[in-house]
Amino acid sequence: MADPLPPRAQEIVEAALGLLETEGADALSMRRVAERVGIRAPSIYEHLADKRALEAAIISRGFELQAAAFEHAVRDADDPTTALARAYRDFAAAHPHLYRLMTARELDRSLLAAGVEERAAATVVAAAGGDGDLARAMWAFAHGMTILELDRRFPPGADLDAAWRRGLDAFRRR
Amino acid sequence: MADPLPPRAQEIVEAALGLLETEGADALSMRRVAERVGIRAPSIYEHLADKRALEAAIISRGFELQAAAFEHAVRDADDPTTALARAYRDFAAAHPHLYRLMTARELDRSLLAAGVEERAAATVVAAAGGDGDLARAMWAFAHGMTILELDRRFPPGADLDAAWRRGLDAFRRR
DNA sequence: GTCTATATCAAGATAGAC
DNA sequence: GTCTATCTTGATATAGAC
Repeated sequence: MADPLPPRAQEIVEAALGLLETEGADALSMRRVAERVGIRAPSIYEHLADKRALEAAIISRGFELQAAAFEHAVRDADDPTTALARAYRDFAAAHPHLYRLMTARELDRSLLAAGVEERAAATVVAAAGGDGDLARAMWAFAHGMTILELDRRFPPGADLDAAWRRGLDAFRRR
Repeated sequence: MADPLPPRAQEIVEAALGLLETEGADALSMRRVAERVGIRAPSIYEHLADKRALEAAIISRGFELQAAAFEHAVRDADDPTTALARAYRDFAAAHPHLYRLMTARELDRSLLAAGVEERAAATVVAAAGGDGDLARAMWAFAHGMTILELDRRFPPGADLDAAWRRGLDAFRRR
């Protein structure tokens, strides 16, 4: 796991996250990130090893944001599964480019900040009653719905609220 | 929808598919494809408009292969849902790079060969008893399990057979 | 900590000859 | 139908000065 970042590196990561969220992953070049910070691209390498380290830092920040959203959603919820599914969908809708960066590729966990992925996953496992197999099945359903919607893979007229309900009903009724 | 391709264009697409399957999407450059065909990169443009057209032709071919696998799987199956899930998983395991190219990005359907996507989808809808909402929920689950496994996003020790069973049980028991 | 200058590389695509 | 030659672009990353 990567160590916590010094303040200046954090500033760069925040700028990169802002750029990602507004313009998408294609815009996430070292030049564009530097431009946002107000420095030149080579200066970034004084604070972060390379682009993979920068991306990993953004992803780590994403897991923190996601974990906070999940934890807030299940707090005082009558039905944790429904609340969590709503929070999952809302997070992806609010941060589509970040969600894609976090999930739609292989992940080198050794570059992530310690514990961030586990913290986000813990809420899902808890909602599944501690059953890891069920938690992974539910995650797969939620991720599938989410990423297929983001990529506009469903037919134009499809009722995605209905599809979400169908899936959640199925998982609840076991 | 794109028209059917002339024979020479088909040869190029086959070569590109072979390259994709053996070396992955990063290797899929116009130069490398041309090398496989035994020509130079600029000559490809005599047969295919640009790289997007080439990729769309590969994806169209992928849908044909997938549809054939799905149709074969449900033929004479006692339980179409289980048979289809098995075929879905097997197709992705046998063609991981192709599966990723087909599913893990936005898709410009106007570049696809006519009807190929619909044909692959039809088997899934049939297995869901004609219920489109249910079919999309099941597809999302299957895609989520598949792409998360391909991207090695599940924890190392996770029992993915068990997770698949959990999800399929949930969808059957409605 | 930041700069300029540059190395290195590889990609998609076009012009024009044969 | 294919070729050579080239354009254009943009990326990550390093060297060395200030």
